[in-house]
Amino acid sequence: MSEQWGTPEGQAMLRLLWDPPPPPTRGPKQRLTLDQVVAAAMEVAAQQGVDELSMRKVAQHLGVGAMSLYTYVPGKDELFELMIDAAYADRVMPDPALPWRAQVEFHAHEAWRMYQAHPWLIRSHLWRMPLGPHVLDVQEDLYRAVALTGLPEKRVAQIAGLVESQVFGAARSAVTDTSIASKTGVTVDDYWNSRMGFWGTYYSAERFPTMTRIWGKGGFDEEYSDASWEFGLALFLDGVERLAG
Amino acid sequence: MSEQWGTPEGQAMLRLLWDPPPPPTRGPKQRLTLDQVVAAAMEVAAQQGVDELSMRKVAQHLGVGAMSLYTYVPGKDELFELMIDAAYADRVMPDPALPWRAQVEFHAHEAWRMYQAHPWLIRSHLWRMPLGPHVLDVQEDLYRAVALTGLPEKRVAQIAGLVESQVFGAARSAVTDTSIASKTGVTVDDYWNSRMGFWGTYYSAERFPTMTRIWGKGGFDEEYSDASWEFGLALFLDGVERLAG
DNA sequence: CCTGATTCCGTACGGCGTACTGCGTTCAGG
DNA sequence: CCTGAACGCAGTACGCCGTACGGAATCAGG
Repeated sequence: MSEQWGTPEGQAMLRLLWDPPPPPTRGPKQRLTLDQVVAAAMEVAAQQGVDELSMRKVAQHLGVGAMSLYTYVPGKDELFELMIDAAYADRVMPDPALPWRAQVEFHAHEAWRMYQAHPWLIRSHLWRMPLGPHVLDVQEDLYRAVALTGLPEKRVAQIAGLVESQVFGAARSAVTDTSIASKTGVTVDDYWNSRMGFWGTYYSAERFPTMTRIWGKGGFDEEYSDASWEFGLALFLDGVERLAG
Repeated sequence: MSEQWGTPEGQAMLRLLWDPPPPPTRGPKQRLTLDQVVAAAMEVAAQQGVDELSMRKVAQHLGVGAMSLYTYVPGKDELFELMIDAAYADRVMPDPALPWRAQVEFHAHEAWRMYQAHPWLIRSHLWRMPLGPHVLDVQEDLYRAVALTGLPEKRVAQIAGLVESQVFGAARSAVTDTSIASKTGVTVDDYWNSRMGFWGTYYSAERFPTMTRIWGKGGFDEEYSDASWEFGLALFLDGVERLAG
């Protein structure tokens, strides 16, 4: 039975994600709710950066002792999974009457928006994705949109994964800089300034001719703006369109 | 002068990357070299995972006190930057006589290989890229290859960035699972088994019809194998080819 | 040989996640 | 209503982490 139902910890996590248990009747009333704990964690992550997220700080934010959080959540990893699913809850789904390409692009934009709103999600993708209801709803809808191409199932799964990958990759670049800046107080300009000696001392136009030329033409000015990943996605979807015929 | 030469810390980091200082004449001989320290850190990261990488463990690996490392390296972040540049040192460059597309694909495969060999590099992309010689040599060569298309400089920078993004995105998915497995001892199968209760309890084919269909056809069996990202890159490069005319 | 520079490293501080424990509250069963 | 079980809460503590500091050992130049 344990074999078909999974481990107790896995069970507990799924319950938390799908079916948060009502407060038990016995004992003192809970001062908080699970949602409050998750919301507080998201606030701390938003204000101080994911590296500064700690159980103690979340507890302090709630005016509660650190260990009290453990009555709501088994541990920090589990809390983080709940944060991820909560972030996906805000995702808006595309109008299913639109052509498939418009729907896929809509999903991509929503994902981009989500990463901007919750930069710590970038880190989350180095975890296994939680099997949360909101995460799965979004996945399902993206698969549905891609499946409208009529391509075989394996291709659909591949394409959906690649769309996610591309937005993630672009978001990573864009978000990393700003989140490092807000966290450490060192902006991109500060960083380059701090390493200014590089250009005079070690950089040579002979060793890096192409970069020098691109730099001269301003090619590095806005490498990872919206325009960039939209351009990449467009080329990719052109290819998909041709495949779908 | 400080303005045009950057901060002292930035200076020190650049020196370490480009021009490791010879051991000073005064004082006791150094027991280690900078390269040994970096190599030891890479070994620890390879064996125990990047989350388990700590100064104390690196020092222990070298049979040395923890604080001794700080005579070679200003801190952990700087050591990590050196690890990144060292990983890029292994990158092989494509034959510049090949057509541009073959060269770009070669770079993509090399990047993929590098991520497999050094999974902790995935984490590194949440830093700012270090201005190391090997990192820059690889970047330059990729830009050079893309520039062979004859496209305008801005496009070249965009395309090179997108190629990197795509390989990174694919590698992230592939590497995350295996590195989590080796680190925690929980394989992907274990993970799914631990959450097995999900399928009977919360999953419903009505709520997730597309995923159910794809699953039934085996569409999730090898979502992120080499074949998948090569397929995505191919579609993207088809588009670039058409642009380049 | 002496001196000053430099390496090495023990100790310590403040942070982390969380196991354990004891206390006080609350409600169900009598 | 009374009481004991169940439970929320939080203080303390343990073993990690990065690293600041200072003392001891070691060496080259004078």
